[in-house]
Amino acid sequence: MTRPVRVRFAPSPTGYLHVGGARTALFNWLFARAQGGQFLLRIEDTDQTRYSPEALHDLLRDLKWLGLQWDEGEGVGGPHGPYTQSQRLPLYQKAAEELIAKGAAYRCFCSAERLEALRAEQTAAGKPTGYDRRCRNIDPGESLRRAQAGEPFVVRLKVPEEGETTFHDLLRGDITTPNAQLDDMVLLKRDGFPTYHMANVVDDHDMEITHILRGDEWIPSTSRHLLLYRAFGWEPPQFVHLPVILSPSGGKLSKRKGAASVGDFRDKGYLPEALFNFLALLGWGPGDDRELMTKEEMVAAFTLDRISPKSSAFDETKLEWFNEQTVQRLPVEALVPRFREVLGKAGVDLSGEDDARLARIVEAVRPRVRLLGDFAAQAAWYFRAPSEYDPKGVKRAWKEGTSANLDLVADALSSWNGPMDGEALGAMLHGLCEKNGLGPGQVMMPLRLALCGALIGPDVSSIVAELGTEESARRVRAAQAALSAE
RNA sequence: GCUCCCGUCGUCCAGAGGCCUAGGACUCAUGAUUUUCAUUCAUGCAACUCCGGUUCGAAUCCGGACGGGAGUACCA
Repeated sequence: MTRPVRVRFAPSPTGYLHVGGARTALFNWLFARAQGGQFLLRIEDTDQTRYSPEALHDLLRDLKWLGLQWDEGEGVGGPHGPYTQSQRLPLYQKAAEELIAKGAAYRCFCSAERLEALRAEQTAAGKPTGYDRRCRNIDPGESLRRAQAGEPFVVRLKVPEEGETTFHDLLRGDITTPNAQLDDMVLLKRDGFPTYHMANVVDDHDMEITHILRGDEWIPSTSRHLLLYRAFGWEPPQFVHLPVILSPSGGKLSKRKGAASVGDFRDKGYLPEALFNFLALLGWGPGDDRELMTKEEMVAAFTLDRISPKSSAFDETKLEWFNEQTVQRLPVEALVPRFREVLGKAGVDLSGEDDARLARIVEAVRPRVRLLGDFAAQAAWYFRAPSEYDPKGVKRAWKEGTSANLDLVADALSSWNGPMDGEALGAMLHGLCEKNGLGPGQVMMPLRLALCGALIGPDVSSIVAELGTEESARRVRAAQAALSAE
């Protein structure tokens, strides 16, 4: 009775992976993992005019980047392949023939022009639009003859003219549509390709999908899908229609308003772990007050009944917070490669640096990092002496007599032969202040400025330890030369 | 136009008839910590769309209004 859960994400490779789509994929993934089931990826490329190979490539890359690895499907294979609809055409043809033979579907020879005129007429009359079923009762023999004679046609489903169709949505309960509301939808297009509806139903059945988690824009179509399942005599899967993700202003989330695709957020310096966490909490919650969760925790807590039916706004400020928190929580080793990447982009060559040192630096500066790009400003100076000094910092830290004070520091650093650690150096620097009757601010602030180029960064002593006393002394001298002249 | 879905702080998530003078988080404000910046901590601002009904009692159930969203393709 309880079949293993099988869910799928079935995108159309026509553009970038929108975060709304990513969230749909993510819920499918979470549900599969939570249930110990399978998550499949199927490519719905039945619209030849909109297909784009780059889109497909980006899609796969972005899904993997987010951590949504699929168990079956494109690039992975599996027992129900192929997983690309354009490679499954004969299946749909066969299914359509079967329906025609059963009398559940029929060929329609109406031209596009006639349908357009019909629609215009209906709209003008203020009536609901829809196919008028003119070809519905063409004699089967005649229909076949016309098809064999080469007359172009589409295949339509014979929707009952009376009664109503109800499907059950796990989130919203029963949703009923009067059949009179449904027109005879196209199953097979003139070019022999299936429509979404046809391909979707045939494939979901064929691939033994148990639960369909998809965007709620499909709600109006689901009654028709149900009719299709019935026409085939197949048991329909469970339906869960996910709410949409809105922009903060309430409309659709678009590139123009900042960012909308997974790739956009990756480029802006977000971690996949953070985006994953944030997206999961958009329309779902574990039931308690937890927000920062690992994937494992989310899998353990995930149930369908905790999904909210209401659409939610995408608040990037909160995403930023998730990112910042994720940066603090991730093991440093996971951050080091990204650190290398960011610094590399900022023109700092780290190829000669070993991971242990970078890990120390990452650890020291990560509390100041919100987006990955922040690593550049927060840490570049570890690897190259400042070439200029932040005017605001100079104004605050560089006073008359500062240079003279720094002479003491430079000398002390040059002659330092104690251990190269922050604590010892800190003690030494503070001792130096005390001995000369200087406040710590008079020494530490300008020293920081000399080392970092601005009043930023972790504890000064630890910076000296990381840089080494020799390099630190050199930077002090350089700062004196650059700033005392003014 | 017609059909459908949704409606708790600005935003996200709790709340499934009394535990709600509605809780947590982001943002913002104030304060503490910090030799810098950031972190961290504390405090504060801020919501049940409206109107009826059911009930001893409603954010929670029902109806309507209003608002937002979606569908209405030989696109998905």
